Amino acid sequence: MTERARRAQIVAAAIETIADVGYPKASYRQIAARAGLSSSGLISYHFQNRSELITEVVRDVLGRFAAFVVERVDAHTTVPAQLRAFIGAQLDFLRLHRADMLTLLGIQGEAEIAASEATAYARLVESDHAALAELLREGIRLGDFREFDPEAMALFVFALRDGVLSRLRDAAPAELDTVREELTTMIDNATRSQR
Amino acid sequence: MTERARRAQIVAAAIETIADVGYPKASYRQIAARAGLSSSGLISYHFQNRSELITEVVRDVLGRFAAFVVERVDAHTTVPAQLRAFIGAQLDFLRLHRADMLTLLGIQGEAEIAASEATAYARLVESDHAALAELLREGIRLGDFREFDPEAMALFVFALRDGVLSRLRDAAPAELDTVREELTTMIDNATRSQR
Amino acid sequence: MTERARRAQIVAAAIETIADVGYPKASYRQIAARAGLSSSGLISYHFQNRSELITEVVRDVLGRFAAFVVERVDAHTTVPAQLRAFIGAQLDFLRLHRADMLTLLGIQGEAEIAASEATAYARLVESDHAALAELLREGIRLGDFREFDPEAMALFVFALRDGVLSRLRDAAPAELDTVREELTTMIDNATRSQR
Amino acid sequence: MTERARRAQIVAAAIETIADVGYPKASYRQIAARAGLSSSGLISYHFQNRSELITEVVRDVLGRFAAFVVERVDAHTTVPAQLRAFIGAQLDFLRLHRADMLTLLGIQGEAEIAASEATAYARLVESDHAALAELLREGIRLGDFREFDPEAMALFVFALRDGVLSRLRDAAPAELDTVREELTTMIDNATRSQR
DNA sequence: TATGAATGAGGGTTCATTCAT
DNA sequence: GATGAATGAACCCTCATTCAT
Repeated sequence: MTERARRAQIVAAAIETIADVGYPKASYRQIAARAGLSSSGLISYHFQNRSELITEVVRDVLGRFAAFVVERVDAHTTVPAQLRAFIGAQLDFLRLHRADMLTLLGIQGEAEIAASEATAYARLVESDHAALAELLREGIRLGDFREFDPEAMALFVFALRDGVLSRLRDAAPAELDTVREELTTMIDNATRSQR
Repeated sequence: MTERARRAQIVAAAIETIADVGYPKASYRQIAARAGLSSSGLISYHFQNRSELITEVVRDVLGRFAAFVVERVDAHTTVPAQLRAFIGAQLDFLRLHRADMLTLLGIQGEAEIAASEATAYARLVESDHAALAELLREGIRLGDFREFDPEAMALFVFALRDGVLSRLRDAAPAELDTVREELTTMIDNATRSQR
Repeated sequence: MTERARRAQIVAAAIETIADVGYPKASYRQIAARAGLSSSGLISYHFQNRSELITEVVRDVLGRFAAFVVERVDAHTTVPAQLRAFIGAQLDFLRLHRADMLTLLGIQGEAEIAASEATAYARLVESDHAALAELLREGIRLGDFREFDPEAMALFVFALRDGVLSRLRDAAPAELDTVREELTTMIDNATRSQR
Repeated sequence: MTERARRAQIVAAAIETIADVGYPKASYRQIAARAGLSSSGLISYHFQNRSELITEVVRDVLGRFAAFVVERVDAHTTVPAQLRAFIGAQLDFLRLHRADMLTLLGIQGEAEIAASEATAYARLVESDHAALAELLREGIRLGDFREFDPEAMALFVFALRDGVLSRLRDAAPAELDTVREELTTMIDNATRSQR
């Protein structure tokens, strides 16, 4: 088995495990069992330490997440529509990739990640943030949005996403639909220019 | 040293520890060291088990938090002003009681806590949510707010709070001020009636 | 409260505790709670260490046990009748003083006791043994019993008692009656002279 | 070192330890030290928990014990001879496998073991009892034994065995021989038909 | 005498990681 | 690359005992 395939297999098993039993209980033993590995030592063989594995997990999940969102956003041309698509995509991702989402929420804010500012997580978060701020700035420039601080608003949008997802962890699809609608309207009101 | 004083001391040390190294790494040993105790066994002597200690920590922090917010909110009479005070108080609390806030964020959503549905934390979160939803409902009735789903909006406000605080964990006071301003405006726009 | 009374109270609580939860789980804390003491430290104050407490427990229980048996035996005059009374008394004691008996069985053979040959337990056991052997020797001399080794037979009688009691720990009164009958006959047969 | 060999080594060390210091004091640390292991964690690595280790210890000892007794009994054809062989085998086993025997006596009746009704120990004790009762019943039917309650007599035989072994824990070989002789005669007298 | 907080050793167990094969 | 036994630190917790009050 190739190194790359093995790593991918372990990362996938780690995601399943964290989603299932939570971050603190996702031990190497559990991950190895779920991956069908003969020994947890194999994980140590392929990853320098736990931190590297978790970083890889985050990179993997965030990659899928970002791709999903970008595809949705790029399907629209006006800035407000793109923002709406951005919001909606977050909630749809939760519905379609629940394990990914639970893993992300489970890891979020854990010391191992937050400690090192240079982690994939921090970098990805920041580039996401920058991209959204840029989009908002564009909307303001075009007169679609009112004059707000794009950095702060980007922060709010992500905060809303995280907070909502965190609280809707176990929500039924129907509830997700209601929230999706209300959230879109809410951000619309918060951002649109006051003619 | 009296039982009550010792418990308070341990709770305080636990808060510092969780704020500093995160919930999963806040072991008895670390807490005992920070409190200057001779042995981690002393913690077990004063608390039946880890769960009781954490519950106490949450009760303590949340008590201060709630008192702080309630005082700010009660200083106003109109609903929109109260909502604005509510939002502002969250960010001010972070500035003034950073360790408390970090501890709350660090514990939030941990399985051990969430498992017990009767924990102080879950109950307070629920009652907070209900109280805010009621406030919003009142604002809608009085015509101060537009017609939105108060449950969903309450969710958004808390989500914003959690998300913003989580991302501003290490923010400088100046940044907090900007965000405070922008956030207030943003929620104003999102809620006010469009006459 | 007088020293003597306090010790007696603690010993009584220890007996109850051991009978209830077993020797290994009978901690000072449990015993103190059952005695209504404010602190387990009080036990340490009145007894030099655990070993002394347990020794006292054994002495106390064995004292009652011996008195009970002696009274029954002394009510008879012929040796075979005395032996029968001796046997019967053991089983009756189990029925009437279950906690005492369970405590004795629970402690029996624990290292703390067996280690020191000079304990009350060992001495009491030995004097009991000597007394029974003497009785048997008398029976042989009088021609009531066949010619057996009185030391060995005394050993068997005690062994039977211990083993039977140990296995009848949870037996119903009815079963105790049957066993009592059979056991008396059995020892009759084993000891009586073959005319 | 292979898993199986390591487990066997640990079981052997546990037997030695229990025989030496008694069941309650036979900690992982002690066992590990006696086995020459680098850490008590290794025991946890090979056994799921203490219960599994003790179960294995009992299975191991009881296996040797049963094999030894059965071989002796099967060498005879008449029922009284088999009964005699059964009794004698117990005492010989003590002489030849002192640690095994002490371990068995030390564990016997411990709550942790008795709690699980499905333990090897409980099952073997039960089946042993049934087997002996059956043998006695056969002896009565053939007229070798007098008319007694076979269940009760089986109880007595086992009680005698346990009690005698318990009291002869530290006996010299010579004493064992005397007791062996006397015990055989005693049970002969207690069981044989009075023609 | 009595209290109850404190001590510190030790309990079984889990863990990420190492390493000989 | 893969295996799986081994390591040793750390986990929470219980215990008998001590000691200032």
